Parts: sequence; C-alpha cells; structure tokens
Amino acid sequence: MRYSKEHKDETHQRIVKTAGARFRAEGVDGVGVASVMQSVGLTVGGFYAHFGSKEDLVAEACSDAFATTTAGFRAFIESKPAGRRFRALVDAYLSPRHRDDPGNGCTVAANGAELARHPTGTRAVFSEQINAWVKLITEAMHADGLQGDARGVAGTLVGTMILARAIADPALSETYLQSGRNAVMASVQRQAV
Amino acid sequence: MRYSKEHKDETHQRIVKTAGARFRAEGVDGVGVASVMQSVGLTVGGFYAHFGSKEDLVAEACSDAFATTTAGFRAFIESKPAGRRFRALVDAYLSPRHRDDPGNGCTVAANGAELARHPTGTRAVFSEQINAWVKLITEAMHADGLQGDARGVAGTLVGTMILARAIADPALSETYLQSGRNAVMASVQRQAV
DNA sequence: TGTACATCAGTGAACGCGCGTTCACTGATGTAC
DNA sequence: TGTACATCAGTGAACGCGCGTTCACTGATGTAC
Repeated sequence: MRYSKEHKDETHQRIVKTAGARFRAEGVDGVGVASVMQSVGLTVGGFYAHFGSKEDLVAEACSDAFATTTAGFRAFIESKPAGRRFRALVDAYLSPRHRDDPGNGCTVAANGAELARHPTGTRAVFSEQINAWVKLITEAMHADGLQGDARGVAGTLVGTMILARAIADPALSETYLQSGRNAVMASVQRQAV
Repeated sequence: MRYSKEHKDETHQRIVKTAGARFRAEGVDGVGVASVMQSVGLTVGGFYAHFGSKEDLVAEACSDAFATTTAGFRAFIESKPAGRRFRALVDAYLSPRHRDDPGNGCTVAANGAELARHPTGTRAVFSEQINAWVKLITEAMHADGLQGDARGVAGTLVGTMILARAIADPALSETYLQSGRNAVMASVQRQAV
C-alpha cells in the first residue's frame, strides 16, 4: 500500500468534517463534491476511493456533524453544575452566536427540511441522531430536577433558530431568540419530590 | 398586443402558484426554471417575459405561498367559534395531513433554512410574511381568551413540523407532532379578566 | 540487507446532463387609418 | 367595415457553466523474495 490505513482514515475524516461544515453553512445542494475535495486540498477523482456517491457523503457527514454537535453540547452542560444545565443548554442553543455560525451548529436547524427529501437510508441515520439529541435534552432536564416534554423542547429550539436565521433584521431576530428561550423555560416544571 | 393584460397576469399567477407548490415540495434548489415552465405548459424562453431572474421568482413565489397559506389558516380558524380557534390552528398545523403535504403547507417549515441563505431582498419579503403569521397566531390566542408568546408558538410549530418530517418512522413522527401540540397548549395561559 | 513487484490513494481530463440565461423568431391580436 | 401595421407573450435552439461520476494513469510505499 502506498499509504497506511491511518492515512486513508484521516483523509476520510477530513472530507467528512469539511463536508459537514459546508453542508450546514451552504446547504447540501449548494456544495458540490469537487468543491468539498478542493477545500480538503485534494482533487475530485479521489473522492470515489472514499465514498460510493455524494449521497453516501451526505449521510455520513450530516450524521457526524450532528453527533459532534450533540457531544459538544453534552460537554458544555456537564461543565455546569447540576441545577443550571437545562438553562445553559437552552441559552447556548438559542444564542446569537449559534444563529450566526450555522456551519458549526445544529444540523436539524441547518439541513432538516432538506434532508427530509433525501432517500430513506440517509433519513434513517438522521432519525437516530434526533433521538440522541432529545435524550441529551431529557438528561439536562432531569439533572436540574425538571420535568417536561423533551421532544416539544427540541421542536421549539429548532423552529426558533430557523425563524431567527430567516429574519433579516438583527434586533427583531433577537426577540425571536428571546421568545424561544422563554417558551422553553415555561414549558418545564419543577419535578415533584 | 397579442394577448390582453389579463392573459399575461393570469399566466404570471400560474407560474407563481406552480413554483410555490414545487419549491415547497422539492426545495428551491431542486426545481429548475425550465421544469416550472413545463409544469405550467409553456417553454423556458417565455419565463423572462415575466421575471427578471429565478431569484425574483423565488421571492415572489415564496411570498405568495406563505400569504396564501396564512390566509387559508385564517379562513379555517374563523370558521370555528371563538374559544376553540387557537387549538384548532395548532391541531391543523401539527397534523399528519400538513406533514405529508409540504407542497401546500407552511413555507417556513419547507424552505425557511434554505431561504435564510438567499439575498437580502428575498429575505426581506419573507420576514414580513413571518410577522403576518405571528399576528394570526396572536389573534387566535386572543379570540380564545388566552395569552402567551406568539413568537415562541411559531417556533414550536415550525420546529416540530421539521422534526416530524425528518423522522422516517410514521409512528415516531406522530409522537413528535403530539409533543409539539402539548408544548404549545401548555405555553399559553387563560387571560386574566 | 537489497531489489523487484504489487498495491491503491490520489490525479486530472473527460463524460453526459441539467442548470440559468439569451436571443432571433413567430404569429395572434389590438390599434390606426 | 376593411386593411395594414405594431405589439409582445411565447417559441425553441443555443450559450457557458458546474454538476456527479468515470477512468486510464501515477508514483510512493509496504511486501515478498
């Protein structure tokens, strides 16, 4: 072999990470295979040594991006004391920082509607990631002695982010983020002891 | 003139309506100008007698689709007695029927993330429509003697629909719709008299 | 230890195709006389 | 009322371009001897 197994795996990961960021920032349809490979510093032809098709990359990149983001949120809230985790999660998700950096943010908010139109295989891996994300929300609630519907919370987070990004005026956009934060916090109750 | 003014306006409207439905069902990037014109029963070249560019069509079609959907929801809830309007609106929005027919449904849920990446002009008309939609939600709440944050409600509706459409399994998808309906109803309070 | 060979990640040109847009044109109709 | 002309919505072929994918190839390295 010309390159070691590690070398190929590393290149593969670089393609996945680059695609994950660009798909979120520019949309799946907005980013071509050749363009991704160029960002990685390689040429188009090499792509098919790593993936069977663009669709395979979409599935893997979106799944990886989602998992990485969820892991990031998990590390973030676990750095907070129990009792402050749920609010920290909500504030971090519905922040101007997240709104203005879709390339490193939530995959559902960035590509959810688009991915819903993709083949079943792609959607299946995506469904699993949504469940993992909802599980994290549930854990954050429980750590804070709160109870509520984590699926409803996930919906509010995603939808509010999409509205905040769609609205051109920054001040108006901020009021949507604020409304989303309020709505989520109002939807949970202190757990009966 | 070959055709009367009415004739051109009518053709223009047919293009707008067709594009609005197809953009929602297949995504803005997933539908070409030639394909829209074919759906209308015309050939590509004629397109530019009606629109300066595809982007102009995107702005007009999405704005029209959004306004039409909002008007439809308005007519629907006004057919209900005051006191049952908000719940009717929420149930209609978060229904399997709406989930399974994006081409005739909410433009934000279908194209929101995508349109956020479009030029300022397109986003501006879109922002206005969002405000009109939030206003309708507010009116439905007030008609029922409820108070709450209509922007937060809009976020929950949009995000829940995106999650429900992304999830491949129909039964699991239905639980997300249910959670969204619960979350919205729990977020409003009976108005103090 | 030194040499010949096999491997295969990555190259770069080419494929057919659909995209948004342009343009010379057609021909039915409204308008002017 | 009848005829000549101007208008312009719509035609259909062509434009350059980027798309996803294919393929003959290169050349550095691991492996066999």
